[in-house]
Amino acid sequence: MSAATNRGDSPHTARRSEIHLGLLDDFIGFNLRLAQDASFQVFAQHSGEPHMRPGRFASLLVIRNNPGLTQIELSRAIARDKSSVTPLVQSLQRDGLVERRPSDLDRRSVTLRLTKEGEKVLESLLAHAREHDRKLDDIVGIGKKPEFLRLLKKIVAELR
Amino acid sequence: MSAATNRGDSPHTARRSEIHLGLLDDFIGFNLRLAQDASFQVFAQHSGEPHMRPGRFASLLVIRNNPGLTQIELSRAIARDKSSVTPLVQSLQRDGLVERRPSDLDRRSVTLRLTKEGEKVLESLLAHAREHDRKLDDIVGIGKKPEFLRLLKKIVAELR
DNA sequence: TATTGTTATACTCTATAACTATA
DNA sequence: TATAGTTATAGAGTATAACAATA
Repeated sequence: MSAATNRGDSPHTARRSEIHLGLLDDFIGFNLRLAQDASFQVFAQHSGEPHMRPGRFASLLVIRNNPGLTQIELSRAIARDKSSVTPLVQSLQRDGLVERRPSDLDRRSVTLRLTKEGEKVLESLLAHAREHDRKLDDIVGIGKKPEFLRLLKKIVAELR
Repeated sequence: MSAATNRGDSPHTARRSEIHLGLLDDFIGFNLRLAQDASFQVFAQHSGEPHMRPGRFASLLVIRNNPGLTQIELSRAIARDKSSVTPLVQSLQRDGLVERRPSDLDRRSVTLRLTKEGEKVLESLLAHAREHDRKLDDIVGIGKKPEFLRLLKKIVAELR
């Protein structure tokens, strides 16, 4: 592929209908990014949650699956610094989705649990996620899904 | 898979070695996100560019492939508001990677081109991208790549 | 000495709105 | 009236460093 694609235009112009991405088009990494962007955009649009952010959803889920975990543990699970977790957890608490209790074993620590409301909101988010993922299943095709998932997981596991 | 996985722990504790993600584990959307995160992290770490950001790389590439395009066109190509493009382009210009010329046809417009230095930096980024993508090729397997790419593109095309 | 969580602070990325200069 | 680009401003999201309480 040539480096430049629009040299034929008049010198300082920019009239064109299409923008070209060039060789990135066949890169796995780049297409991974495009697919993930599209997937999240569509998911967030239909999630119903006005505050919906990837970090919030992931946190609710990790807390539900690991009730009583500490902020430090949460910060490791979602790969964020503890100082980033503080405002995130406070915001979830303000919205009544997460309860914070001092740990019995280590008085430095706070333990985290979902409230009833938090369970409900997470369940509704998961319902949207399931619905959204059904769309993805349809696009990928049920026969191809296991292999597709296997490759995605392999990328995460082996890319170091 | 059960909703909560660590109920057996003592009441307010959080001693656990592993954090569980639950049902998201088999969601295409979620695994897409993990794979893309891992891919970008590794790519950025080895890119050599201290200022490396996804937006910068994409902009350099779009400008090289469409020399003379305007900022508005660039903003559409990378899906950002024109007010976000202004500081981005200025930063690329400050680093000597992009040249800005007034348009001959429309005196409101600025046209963009890579400088020699910009071409060099982009070429080096592309070399890293190619090398990085070879790792991904190896992980996915050369036989599986076409189908894998096809599915990623299909997701972008059909997810609306 | 080391760790948990908070705070102060700062930097990046993004957008909206108001502005200018053109069209 | 509409569009290209800049500026002012603001809101997320993130991190580093310093700190208090506790281990």
